[in-house]
Amino acid sequence: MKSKMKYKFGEKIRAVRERKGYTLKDVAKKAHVSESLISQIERNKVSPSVDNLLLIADILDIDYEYLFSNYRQKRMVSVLKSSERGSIQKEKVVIHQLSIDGGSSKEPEVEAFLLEIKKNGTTGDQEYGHPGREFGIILEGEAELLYGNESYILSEGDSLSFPSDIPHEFKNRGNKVLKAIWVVTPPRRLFKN
Amino acid sequence: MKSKMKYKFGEKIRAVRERKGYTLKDVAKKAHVSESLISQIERNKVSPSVDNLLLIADILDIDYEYLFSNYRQKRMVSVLKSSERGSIQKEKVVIHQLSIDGGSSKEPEVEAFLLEIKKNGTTGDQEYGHPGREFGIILEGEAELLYGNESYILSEGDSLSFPSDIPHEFKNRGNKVLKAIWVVTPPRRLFKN
DNA sequence: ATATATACTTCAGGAGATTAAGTATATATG
DNA sequence: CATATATACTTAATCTCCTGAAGTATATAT
Repeated sequence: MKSKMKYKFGEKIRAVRERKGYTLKDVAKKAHVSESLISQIERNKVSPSVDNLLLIADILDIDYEYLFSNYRQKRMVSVLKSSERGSIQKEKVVIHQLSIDGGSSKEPEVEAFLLEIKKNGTTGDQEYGHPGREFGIILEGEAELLYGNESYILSEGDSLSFPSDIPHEFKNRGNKVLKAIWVVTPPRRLFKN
Repeated sequence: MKSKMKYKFGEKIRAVRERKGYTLKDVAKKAHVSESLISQIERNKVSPSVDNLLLIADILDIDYEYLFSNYRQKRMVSVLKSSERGSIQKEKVVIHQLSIDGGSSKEPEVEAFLLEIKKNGTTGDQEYGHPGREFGIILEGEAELLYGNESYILSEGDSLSFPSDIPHEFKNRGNKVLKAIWVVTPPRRLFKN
């Protein structure tokens, strides 16, 4: 009688394996682990190490996102009215909040802002790299993205997307105000609400 | 000399923990595991069990998606010029592509669209639920989101965010064209490019 | 100098994951 | 029918994760 285990995905792995017509041995061989380990994992007898789980997921072509999908349960719509949104004012930059945490304690997977950058303004002196991914679209104005040692010029209507883990800086290089929508995943939680 | 470990996320956990000002002891106590385990995980000395990893990720409010992100990642900026973007035309709906896959074979974690919905138009007859999360902001017009059996009314400037796994439908309920930016994670790959 | 406190690391031993060998059941084959 | 082969599950030994206590490091106080 153990079952201290909390997150069970054994059934999912088994289902996929069987649908693909693999045997325990097949998977075990490819993953360089024992047949019995696969058996126990599929029956939720053990909580495998992350290494082994990813290995097995890889072999069966299972997105781990799917394995954990019943673990992340956030089923709320969070609406933020334009009149209620917060903003952070800096010298040349205004960041308007566009997303809020859902009601539950769980966090949303995206966070969005409306960026307004005045002439010669910038989001930060080569902001430190951080995890995740960013997406942006230029609503008005001319922008330059400095990314590592590369530079990208963007005009109205252009959109872009990149991993955030390389230092980056977003600048207004035109004469009018630069407006852009910015979406970050995972959330950085600039607004606590 | 062990180091059979393949996927290292220790640094990420440590970085987040420190940014949040938690000590090893704080996290250990909340997760009901030992301080030394946290220390070893953060220094990649062990590959923790899935149970423990999820527990710790929860406490630090880290999306596991992020922990595994260099496992499925790419590091390219992909820019899409407004003149080059594709669009899907339906009777009352136009979907303009705002993001593209990076050069590498790995997929980006977000996909973005500019939605234009004509009077009385809708994105789909209660579109089937699918995994992930969506974020939207209304640029122009009046909208209604049907979500499960709930309904949300949205006006210009309002933004919203919700998990996609419940059937949902997005409708124009005003007299002019509804324009909205829509971000989906993970990508649905409407545009193949 | 010594004490006290906080944050983290190391190490030996115990708990739990993983292996190798053995059991069980089914289907085939001569 | 015997026995051979294939798949999945169990058991006992082994290895890795994990714990608890002791140790290092740095800071602040007395």
